[in-house]
Amino acid sequence: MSPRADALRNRARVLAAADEVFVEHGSTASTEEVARRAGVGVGTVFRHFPTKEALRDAVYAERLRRVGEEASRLADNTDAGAAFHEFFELLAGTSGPNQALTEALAASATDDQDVRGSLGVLLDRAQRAGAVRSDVGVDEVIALLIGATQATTWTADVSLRGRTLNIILDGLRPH
Amino acid sequence: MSPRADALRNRARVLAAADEVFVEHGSTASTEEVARRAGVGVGTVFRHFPTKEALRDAVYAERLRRVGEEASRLADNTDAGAAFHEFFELLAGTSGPNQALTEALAASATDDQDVRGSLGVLLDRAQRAGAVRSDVGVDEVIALLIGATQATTWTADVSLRGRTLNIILDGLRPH
Amino acid sequence: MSPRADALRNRARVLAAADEVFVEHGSTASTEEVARRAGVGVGTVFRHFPTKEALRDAVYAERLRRVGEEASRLADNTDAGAAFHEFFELLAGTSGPNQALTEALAASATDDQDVRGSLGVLLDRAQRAGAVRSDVGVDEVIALLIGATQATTWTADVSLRGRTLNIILDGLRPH
Amino acid sequence: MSPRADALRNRARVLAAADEVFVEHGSTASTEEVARRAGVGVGTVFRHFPTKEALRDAVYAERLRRVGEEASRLADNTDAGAAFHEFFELLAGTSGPNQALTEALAASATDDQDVRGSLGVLLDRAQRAGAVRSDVGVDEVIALLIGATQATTWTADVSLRGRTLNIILDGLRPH
DNA sequence: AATGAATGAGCATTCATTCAT
DNA sequence: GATGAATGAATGCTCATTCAT
Repeated sequence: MSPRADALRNRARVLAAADEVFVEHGSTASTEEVARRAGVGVGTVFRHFPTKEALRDAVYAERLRRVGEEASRLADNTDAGAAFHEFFELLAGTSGPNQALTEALAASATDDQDVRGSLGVLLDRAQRAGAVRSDVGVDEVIALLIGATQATTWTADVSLRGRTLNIILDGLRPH
Repeated sequence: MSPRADALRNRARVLAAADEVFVEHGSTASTEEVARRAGVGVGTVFRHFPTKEALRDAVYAERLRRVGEEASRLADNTDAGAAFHEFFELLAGTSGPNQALTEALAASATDDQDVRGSLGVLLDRAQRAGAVRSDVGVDEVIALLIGATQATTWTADVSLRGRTLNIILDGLRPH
Repeated sequence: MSPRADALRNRARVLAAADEVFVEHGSTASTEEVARRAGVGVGTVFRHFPTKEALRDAVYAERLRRVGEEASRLADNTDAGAAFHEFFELLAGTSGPNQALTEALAASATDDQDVRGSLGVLLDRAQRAGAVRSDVGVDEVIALLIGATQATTWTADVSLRGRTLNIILDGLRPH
Repeated sequence: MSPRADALRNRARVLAAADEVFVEHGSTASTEEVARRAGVGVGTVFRHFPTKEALRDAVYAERLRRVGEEASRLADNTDAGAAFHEFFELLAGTSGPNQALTEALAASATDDQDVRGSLGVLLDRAQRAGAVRSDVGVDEVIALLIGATQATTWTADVSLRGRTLNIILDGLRPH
């Protein structure tokens, strides 16, 4: 394995560790903690991400990549409406790690054309299938994903989370 | 002016300054900054609020009080549906300071019976007037207010904010 | 009661409170705490004792006065040797409040002629009675009182305290 | 020099600086002051000793180590009685730095088996040689060392210190 | 490239002291 | 005189960032 490969592997380990740590303690967690989790020294973290902000951005970018991946994966589903709903539930649903994906949307989605593209396809197909009202665009969907995530994060009551999410999904249905 | 009055005035100034500073920099803003904004020494801030957490709680409690006030004020409106919608727009709407009110809901609404009461009245009247579906309770409304606030905070585009909010309100209408 | 009398009463209350608080928490205890215990405002404490140091000094002076009082009281005892030993046990013995008296000796005894006088009488009589070696003076006794107090403060084991004290008293006996 | 060696050297410098500063200003001296004296940043002090208490403990432990060292060194002396007396004079004697050793005894001697061991040997040999009465144990000796140190610390008069110390040593002699 | 020790600005909090009432 | 609110310097501790090895 070339040294370059080692460095890449380290970068990935740091990124993964940061993602975990940020999910658990928020992005105010110390860089030391991230380094410890990654099994590297702080210096290594800073070599790959020269700033705490750069690390945070990279984590968000990676999460965004996964959001796009999920969207693409679901786009193959035959039932376009179900795919759209599943996507919503996946991101805004009950489990912490997935909710973290939405944080990435809030932080930088507007600029990321890949994600906008994947989401656009999912939305477009759902609209053509008559499962989603036709007067909404990708931006509204992103805003609602963010909102739904926060709304469901607020409470520990899982059934309340489900009911809240359904209200938002109802709002997205054609009248 | 008795010392008591002076002290109360100072307490209020600190609280107001903290509210402002927290809106601008989040509640991690330094106590020094709050003191500076209030035009007092740090010691004074700590005399009135012995802990950073106590200050944060007090700011939220005050915001919550204002939320309750708004709800009560709107409860007098003859058009119960309009009152409910106006409340939603007020808290989740476009202006920063009002959005801060929702933060208070997210932080502590569950425990505050006054706010739950005022909100309950507003919701109940809107439901009786047929403006809001009958299968939602105060908790769903709070969750949605939080969600709507975050959804609209995300973007600077005011018209997008309006459209997003309307989708949520549509979800709350009787089918 | 004249205002002067009120002020004197307050001074005494503050002094008593400071003594108690210093015994319990050491003289690093806050002035606020002393004021609270005395049932007065901080301002009153500072009016009577313009400095923390002044308060500490006053507490020590008062303790010294009590040391002198004890010495005088014991000087009446017919058995001069017993009186001397009792004095030693009183100051260096097991109970906290009495040990605090010795702190005052450590802080300022050299200068206080009253205490030196009372102690001198006690010592002199014990020496004449053949209970204490004749080659020691007041200074040695003070130094040993301080030492004995610290030696016995160190341990919680009461019987050990007693044995340690006896060794010192043995050292003071004529050979 | 490996980083490890540098770090160790720094740890030692901090420890030495803390010892000095604590001798001069007591262990309430600020960590800043210790850092300044050591010629390092505060962060470095806290890296090596994560808490003020940890630093104090480390200083005491180091002093205790030196106490044990002295005891061991003196144990080789042929005249066991002289060795014991020399030890007493060393710890409770006239020079400040040595008196600081006793502070360590007061703070933690009970738990440190090494020191108790070395002291025990010294004491035992002195007792077998008939220089120290047989009814005292290590605890009494420690208590008396503490007492003697305080007794001699109290005064600046060196000859008085010597006389006071001798009285205590007389008390330790077989009757 | 990786390491982790060093740095020092920054933060929450305490407390002696002052002063308006 | 008495009160206690206000002040701000000082303290212990954290953490992003740098750099010698």
